[in-house]
Amino acid sequence: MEISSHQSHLLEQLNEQRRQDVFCDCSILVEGKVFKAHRNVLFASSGYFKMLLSQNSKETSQPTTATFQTFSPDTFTVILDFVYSGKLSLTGQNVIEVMSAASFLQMTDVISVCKTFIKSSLDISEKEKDRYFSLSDKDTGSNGVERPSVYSSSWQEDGGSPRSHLSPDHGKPWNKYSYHPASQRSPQPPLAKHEQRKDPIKKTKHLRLPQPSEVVHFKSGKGDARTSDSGHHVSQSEEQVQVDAEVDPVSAGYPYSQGPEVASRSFPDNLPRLRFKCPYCTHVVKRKADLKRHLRCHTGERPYPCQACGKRFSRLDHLSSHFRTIHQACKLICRKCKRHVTDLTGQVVQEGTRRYRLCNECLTEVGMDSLPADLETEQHRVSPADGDKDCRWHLSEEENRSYVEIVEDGSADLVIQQVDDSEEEEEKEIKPNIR
DNA sequence: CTGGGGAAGGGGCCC
DNA sequence: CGGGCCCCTTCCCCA
Repeated sequence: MEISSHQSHLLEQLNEQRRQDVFCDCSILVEGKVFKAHRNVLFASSGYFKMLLSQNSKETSQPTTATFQTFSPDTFTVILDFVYSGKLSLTGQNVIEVMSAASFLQMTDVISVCKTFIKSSLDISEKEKDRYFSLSDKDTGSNGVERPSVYSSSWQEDGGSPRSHLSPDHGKPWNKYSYHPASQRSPQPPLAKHEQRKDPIKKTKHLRLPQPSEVVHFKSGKGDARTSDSGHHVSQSEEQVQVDAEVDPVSAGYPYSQGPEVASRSFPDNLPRLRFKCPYCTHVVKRKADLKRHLRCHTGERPYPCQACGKRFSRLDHLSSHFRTIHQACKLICRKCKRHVTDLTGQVVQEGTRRYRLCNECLTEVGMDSLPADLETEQHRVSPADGDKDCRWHLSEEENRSYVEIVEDGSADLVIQQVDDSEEEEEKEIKPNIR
């Protein structure tokens, strides 16, 4: 006969003991903050602690101290709360770092939940895509506050991986930018670079992580022993195994994968600087911001639209570079003969939304011996530096048209498109560039 | 078919 | 932490 409440009751008791510092025989120091815990609980929950405490098991009479500088105290609080309650409080803000910490601590269940969380977010963004296009700007940005999503998830009986069911607020957009008519979106986060390049707009996916207010509690099933022994899953799906392998510190070449050093009865505190690991690949970066930037290559998020041609970029510096190269003709090189040109020896030519320079000789060859002098001044006036985030620097429709008309008058060989495709694209796609 | 050039895009890192 | 620069690789277009 089995009493179903026993395991949860036991866990609650352990958690209570932890809170009251009763029988705690392990101190974990995370960036100066001390967490008390029980060795046996940590041993059962984390492959990292299991390995560490195994090597340290001979001296059980002394309290163990662990020191971490690879994640924040808040992150470890989430981890530890999960260990003692089975509930994982994930938000869009912390999911990456929690996943990174779980990877470090070799807690595959937490990794799985984080992965599901991210994937669910991706699914939500897919479903919200069409709805988003029907929303007015007033609807999308009126209050800026999104109601929390209600997630509930339970472990699959046969798989051990969490399955989330969500009932998000369908009346709200998941994001205010970067939605594309991407009917070909793939459910798999990592995008092949080749695919992105072929048709960036169509291939782009969007990962929308819930906002901080959307605290999501993933709760493992009561009585599920897998939670406490995450390293022995045998029925994970193929995909799950792959993801776990990717984030497994050992198999993925994680910088801390050399195994914990247990000298002086202490956890390693001389950890390398590389702290943030991509949940989708083996890439590790030093800075959170770099990880955030890197993640865009997986999510396909392109928050920076070129206001001149509508092309979208994942990075502002790429947008700036694109704008300078394509629309500002900043390169002082004649496009035809490749010679260096200056304002005296050449002119800026506009072709559609593109601009480039031609030397005077080449200008004569193509029949453009005179060009409007105000092109240069306009070029300097319209600059990303004027406020690219707000997209104030973009060429307005009137400006574009005037340039086109002027250039058309001066050239017979250069076919200048009267209307560039950015007009349609801007209407359909370009949303306020909110970050 | 192939090689070169241009543009895009990713990573490292400085400010 | 964002912005921006530099360097490098990859991809695409075109001769």
